Amino acid sequence: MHMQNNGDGLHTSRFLTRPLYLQARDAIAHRIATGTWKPHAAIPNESELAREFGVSAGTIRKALDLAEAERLLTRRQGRGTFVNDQSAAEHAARYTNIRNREGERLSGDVEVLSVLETTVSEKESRRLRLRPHERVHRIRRVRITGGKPYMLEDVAMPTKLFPGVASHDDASQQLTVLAQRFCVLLGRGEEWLTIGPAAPDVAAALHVAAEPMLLRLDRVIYTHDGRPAEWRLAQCLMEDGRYYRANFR
Amino acid sequence: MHMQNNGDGLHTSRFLTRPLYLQARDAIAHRIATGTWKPHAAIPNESELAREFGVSAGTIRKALDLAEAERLLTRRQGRGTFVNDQSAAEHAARYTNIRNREGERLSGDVEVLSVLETTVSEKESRRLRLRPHERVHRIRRVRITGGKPYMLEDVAMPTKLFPGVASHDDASQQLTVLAQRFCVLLGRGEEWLTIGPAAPDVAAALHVAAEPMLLRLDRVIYTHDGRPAEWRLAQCLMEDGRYYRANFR
DNA sequence: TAGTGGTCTAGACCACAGA
DNA sequence: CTGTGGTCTAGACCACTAA
Repeated sequence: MHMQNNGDGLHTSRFLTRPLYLQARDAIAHRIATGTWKPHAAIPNESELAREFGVSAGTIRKALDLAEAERLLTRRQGRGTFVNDQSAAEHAARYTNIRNREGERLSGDVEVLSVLETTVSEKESRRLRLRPHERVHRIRRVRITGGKPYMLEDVAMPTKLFPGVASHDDASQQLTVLAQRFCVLLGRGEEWLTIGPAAPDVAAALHVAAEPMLLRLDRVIYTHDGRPAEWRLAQCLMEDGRYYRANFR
Repeated sequence: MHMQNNGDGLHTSRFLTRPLYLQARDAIAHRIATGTWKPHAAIPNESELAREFGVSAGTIRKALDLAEAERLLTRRQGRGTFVNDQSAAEHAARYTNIRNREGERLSGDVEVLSVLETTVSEKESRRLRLRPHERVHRIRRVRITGGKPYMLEDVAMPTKLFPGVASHDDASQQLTVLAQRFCVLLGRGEEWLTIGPAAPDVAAALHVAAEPMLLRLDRVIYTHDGRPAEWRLAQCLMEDGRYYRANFR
């Protein structure tokens, strides 16, 4: 069985192949991203997938375990394997680290101040690894809790990945929601935190008279396959027992 | 082959057992913690371990992969499996998230201001899940970089886990170094960040005249098996392009 | 060339969920 | 009861490392 390429694109040969379980994981990710398998749906069981992909059940299992670790799937013994809904609260909140004293994420509204589709700034091109002529959606919005603004967000997303985030309604959405709509699977993120005084326009947007110290959050979220999907510079009032919570292992 | 208990403590039976690969991982972790297998040493190969534990090579592989993910081991194809040295820079720095503009961790010295072995305060007992009468080592120290203090740390560690962290020399050590010495394997950590003004004694310890805004880092590190091992309240000057870096997936 | 971990297979039985 | 994922086995061959 040297060199064959079955109907599902898994490349089997003795030499120079990416491991089959990685190829299977990629195929699974592709079906989820493109909506072949929809959120909440049960996917075929292990032996069916093994037969379809022409590999053993053990190999499919390794691919499924990996996909579960990457938050694409949820497996439940005795029930089946299900596609995660990235717009569901538990997954949508995965990049949100501001919490109250009790450890709960803040609930509230979003007010969109401006939406723009334009060529990248110098900083956007560095953070999003884009060429100078490439384009982004640039959004400014305020997050509000308990009737009071607490965080100003300046967001940039490559137009290439999200063609047509035109409306204010889109601009207020969580990234995970847009990503699911535009067939983008999200992966890891990275955030740089520091503190600094609010610039006058920031203080105004947050409805505070003085120019208080803010927590500044500079964050990039990457796609499942490692391309930058969003850069966000957030400036956050930290009064009222608010915390940024980080976990590590 | 119902109910047997081989010489290495792995409990094999048809009913009610923890999975063998978890039992094997625990046995491996125990040997590393207690120094049966020393840092940098190569451990026996898969088939030897499989024979010794009386399980298949696949089961041992799963245990080893898990232990590697938990940073206990490093596996290298063609060479072998090696015990991680938790006092080596790469592992010792894993809980250190303050960086400079270039993303490098800050290098510098530590000055120990006080060391005390005493009964827990109310806050210590909450964070470290200790009873009111239990005891801790309480350390205050300052971190210095480029000749200037930048972070004040108030550390508490259960005496139970670290019996005899007496000297100032011990008190200046990284937690990972002490943990290795006291046969404690470390696991996940959790940190709560906020901002606040420096109290007078804090400003004094950091050698600043005014009372600047600081980043406050409230961190608990747990052992590999989930017991709190250290509570640290740090207060950090964030000037000179310093950042707290968080990663998430 | 010998020995290691990495991938893959084909099969068994178990634990769990739901009809 | 049936079907699912979870665990475990015994074996094969591959890729890499070092002597």
